Amino acid sequence: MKKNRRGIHLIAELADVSIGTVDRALHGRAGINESTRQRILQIAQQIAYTPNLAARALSASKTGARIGVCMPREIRFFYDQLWSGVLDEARLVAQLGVQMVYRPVQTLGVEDAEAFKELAQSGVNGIILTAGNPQGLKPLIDDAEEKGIRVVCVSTDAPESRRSSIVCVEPSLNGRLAGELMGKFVPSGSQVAVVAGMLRAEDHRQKTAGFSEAFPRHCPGGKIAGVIEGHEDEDESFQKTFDLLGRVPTLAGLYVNTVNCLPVCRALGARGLAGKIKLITTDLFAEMSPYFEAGTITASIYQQPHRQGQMAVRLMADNLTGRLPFPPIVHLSPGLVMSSNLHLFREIRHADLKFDDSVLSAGVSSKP
Amino acid sequence: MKKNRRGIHLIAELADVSIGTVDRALHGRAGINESTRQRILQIAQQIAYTPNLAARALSASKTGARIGVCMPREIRFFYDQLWSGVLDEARLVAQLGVQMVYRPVQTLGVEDAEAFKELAQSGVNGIILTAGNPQGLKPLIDDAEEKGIRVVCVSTDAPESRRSSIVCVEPSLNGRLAGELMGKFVPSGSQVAVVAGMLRAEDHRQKTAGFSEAFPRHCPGGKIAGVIEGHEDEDESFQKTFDLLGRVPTLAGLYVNTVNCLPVCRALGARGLAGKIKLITTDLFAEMSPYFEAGTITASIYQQPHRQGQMAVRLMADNLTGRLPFPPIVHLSPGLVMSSNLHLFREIRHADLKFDDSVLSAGVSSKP
DNA sequence: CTGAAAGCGCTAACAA
DNA sequence: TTGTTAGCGCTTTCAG
Repeated sequence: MKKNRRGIHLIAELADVSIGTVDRALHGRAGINESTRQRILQIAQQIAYTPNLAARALSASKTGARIGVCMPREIRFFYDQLWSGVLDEARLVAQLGVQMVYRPVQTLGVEDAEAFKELAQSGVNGIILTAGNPQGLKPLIDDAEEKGIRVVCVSTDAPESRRSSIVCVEPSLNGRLAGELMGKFVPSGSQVAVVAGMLRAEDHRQKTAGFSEAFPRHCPGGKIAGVIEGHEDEDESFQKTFDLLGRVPTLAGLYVNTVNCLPVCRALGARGLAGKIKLITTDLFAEMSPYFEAGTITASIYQQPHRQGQMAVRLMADNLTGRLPFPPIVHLSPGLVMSSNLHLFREIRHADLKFDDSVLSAGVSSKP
Repeated sequence: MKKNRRGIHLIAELADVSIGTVDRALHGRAGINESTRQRILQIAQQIAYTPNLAARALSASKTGARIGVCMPREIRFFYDQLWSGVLDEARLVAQLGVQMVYRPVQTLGVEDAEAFKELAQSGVNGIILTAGNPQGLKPLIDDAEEKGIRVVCVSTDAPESRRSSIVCVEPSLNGRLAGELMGKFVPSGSQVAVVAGMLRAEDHRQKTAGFSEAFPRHCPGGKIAGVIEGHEDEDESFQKTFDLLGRVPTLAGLYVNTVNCLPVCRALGARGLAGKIKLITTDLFAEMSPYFEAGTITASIYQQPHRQGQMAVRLMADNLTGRLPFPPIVHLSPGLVMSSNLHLFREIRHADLKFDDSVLSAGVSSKP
């Protein structure tokens, strides 16, 4: 009474060996006689063997990877989207038996060391991290990697550390692209200026540097008339911009490399220069929409937060469950937002998306 | 020593029943006390239970969902990337027990009706399709949907049909974005022209229309000096562009809305106008790279083929396995390629990526 | 009404 | 070098 075998069992029966041997043959594993391997491969070929992927996934899912996530909740504009990308992808990989552990911190760089340490000790296999203060985090990251906990940075890097990978839009590229665009938007010999948050922040420094390098290359005779620091303060940003506009009446363009662009828009309005001076901003949120429509903002460099979140989870899950190696770096290309395509961005489409706390409580309560 | 249970076993443990009972509760099967069912559902809710689809597929041994794919292999530039997006995502969903069936056609719109019909009869649950000739495909699509086979169009739509969803970059948006950009690149009152493939093609018509509508809005006094049809022929494109450049010496910009931009670049070179006239192209492939670096191409509108492929598979898999409803339309925002970010695009990074036939026959994992 | 147990096809650890 | 076996999480059948 022969059973109706399938897959490797069928091959095993035909080759008169055990399924273990068949497995070794098919996967080129060590410890098998070359001649029997050939015989088995032959047979596999003949019956056009295809592995049952569901079975493979099921069997391999023994590992039951757990991924910890440590990212800020503020500023909502950007991090809401980053979280939502993470959660979206988590929904998918959850079906592969991957579990997520969320440890949000309130603000970028604040108390993230504690959160990270907690995660590292909670028995996760990998951690996705927005590295607010790289120096402080570096030893912890190195420590985790030492113990076999893979760390993937997202959006903000800890370049000196031994993290397995980084997913981000290179800040300097953000600046260079803005510079190239600006160089094409304004006439030769134009003067332009940069509005940064705080130049102490590595991110803003690099964006500014990238812009300063690229703009003159693309605008013959073009010059950077000044760099303002708004320190993420509404009034300070407005006032400094307003003053600059008075001081440099020939200004042709403005590049804002922090998310905090509304005061700049208002200053342009107050001077009656909205639409006259080319304004390139960074990131995107609903309140910017009217300024696009009015022509105040010419373009914005979009950093794809949702996608960054997705990719970080995907990378981690692929590595943990499928043993795919980490790419050392994933540099996304920034997107371009202009009035034509504005409506397609999720930030504009569901402006009132709320950060849903319920998703963040993952643990199973042990109450019966 | 409690075991590390998962899934229905976990629920069974928490509810102090057997997995059989849990199964009955979860599936609304008969033969279970209503109160225990409620208790079980309650617990399932609390631990946010999601069934392991691989296990389900394996157990039921009914192959999970099967997704058919019917897309062209030519022109490589674009469709290589589309395929690669599909294959990438297929790798993931394979682990959920989803199987793929590939039926590539050689050229867009040629013999796709046959391929589609074949797929529809092969017992797939969904078909991903690049609808080359919408009219011919419409009845087949409607028929498939009638039978419960969901159809998702990708890149090229069959808008009149009953397909469940479409993933694409709207052609008219492509044109509008190009028009807006061009309007900012050239001075007021400039004359610009459009190089299309063939205006009979809906795609090219819409791109041209979008451009023609947007450009004057963003360039006061700007005018479209002409629209050329290159019919995807190298010589014709070159000659017509060359002639145009002679005829309209004041031309300030050129928008190429077909992938076939190299002849245009050459014509600009031949007239000594490379870099003088702003050139906005469509799509991206390795041979364009030097023209970016030389400044001949100012920018290209990128249609994200890889992402389109990914999203189509993702949508289909989400629907088939998780019963998530299809969004009727997924309009991606086109990307912008300029010299600054050129290097980040996969088309440039692995220029010599080959369409690997082996992937089309699911295989045995290779030797180390 | 509920529990126990046998697989689905594959991987991996352990024996022989 | 090869065979055996214990699961992976779910469905299903057969006893209680």
